[in-house]
Amino acid sequence: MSDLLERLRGRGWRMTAQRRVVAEVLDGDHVHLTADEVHARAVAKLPEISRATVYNTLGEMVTLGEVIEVSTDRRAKRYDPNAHRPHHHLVCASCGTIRDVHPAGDPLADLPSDERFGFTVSNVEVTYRGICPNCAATT
Amino acid sequence: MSDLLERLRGRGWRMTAQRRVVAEVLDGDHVHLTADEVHARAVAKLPEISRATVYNTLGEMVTLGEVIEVSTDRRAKRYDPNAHRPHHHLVCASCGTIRDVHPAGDPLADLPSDERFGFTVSNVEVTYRGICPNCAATT
DNA sequence: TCCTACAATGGACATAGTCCAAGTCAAGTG
DNA sequence: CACTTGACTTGGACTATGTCCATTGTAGGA
Repeated sequence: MSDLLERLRGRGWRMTAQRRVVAEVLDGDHVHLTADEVHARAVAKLPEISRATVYNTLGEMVTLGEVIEVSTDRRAKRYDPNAHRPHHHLVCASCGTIRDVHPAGDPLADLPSDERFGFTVSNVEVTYRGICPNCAATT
Repeated sequence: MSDLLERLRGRGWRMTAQRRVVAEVLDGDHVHLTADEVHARAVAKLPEISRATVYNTLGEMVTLGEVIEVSTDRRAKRYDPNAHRPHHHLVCASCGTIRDVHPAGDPLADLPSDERFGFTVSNVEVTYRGICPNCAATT
C-alpha cells in the first residue's frame, strides 16, 4: 500500500474511493503522469470518476506538498509523487521520457546574493535535456 | 536596432513587416513575454498582424536558436530573446515576475554519469523560485 | 442511525495553441 | 522595372488542457 495514502490519511484527509484511486495511481519512482493519464488509469479502477475530481485531488496533493507539479514539456503538467526525496529531472527531447536524477552540489547555494535581486529564494528546479539511449539508437 | 533582426537577416530569413515587428518586440534584457503579449504589442505596431503569424514566427525563432522558450508558470510559454548569453531564471511565486540570473558553477557538470541513464545530456534549465521584494513588502 | 460539512459530478466555460486552404508579397531574375 | 515563384500571412475552425459551479452524494462523528 502506498506511503502516500498513509501520509494523506494522517493529515486528516477525508478518505474517499476517488482519492484512494488517485493516490494509488500515483505511486512509485520515475512516475510522471499527466492529469489526463491519471484520469485514464483512475477510470480503469473506478469507472465513474470524473475529470474534475482528478484535477481537484491532484491540486490538493500539490498544495499539501505530497506531490510535485512538473512542466517539462510544452504540453500538460505532470505529477510526480516523489515529493519527499528532493530530485531533479532528465527529459528526452525526442520521446519525452522522464527520469528522476540526483545531481551533486546544491544549485541554491550557487546563486550569489547579488544575483538574487532582493528575492527570498526558497526553491530550485533543474531540468536536464538530452537524448535517451533508445531514441539515439533508432535515429 | 535589434541584433536579433540582424542575425535573422544573416541567416537568409525572408524579411517581412510581421517578422520585423515580432523581432522588435522581443528585444532587451529581462524580457519574457507570452505569445499573447507579443501579439498584443505587435498589433500596436502593425494592426493587421494575425495570431497565427506571431506563433509561427516565435516558433521559427526558437528553432533557429535565437529565442528560448521558458515555461516558468503553469500558464503560457514565455519567450526570452537573450539566447546567446546562457542564463537561468528567478521567478516570484506570488506575482510571476521573472529575472535573468547567472549562478556560479555548472549544473551540467554536477550530473554524475551514473545518473545519466545513458542519455546524451546537452542542456540544462534552472528555475529558482521565491518571493520578490515587492511582494514581500505588501504582505 | 442520522446529520452535516466536505467531496464528487458533469457540463459549460476559459485559455493556449495548432492547422489549413486561400490569398499576398519579398526578392531574385532578366 | 516588371515578372515570377515559392515562402509567408491570414483568419477562422479546431484541439488540448484546465477551471468553475450548482447540484447531488457520502464519510465519519455524535
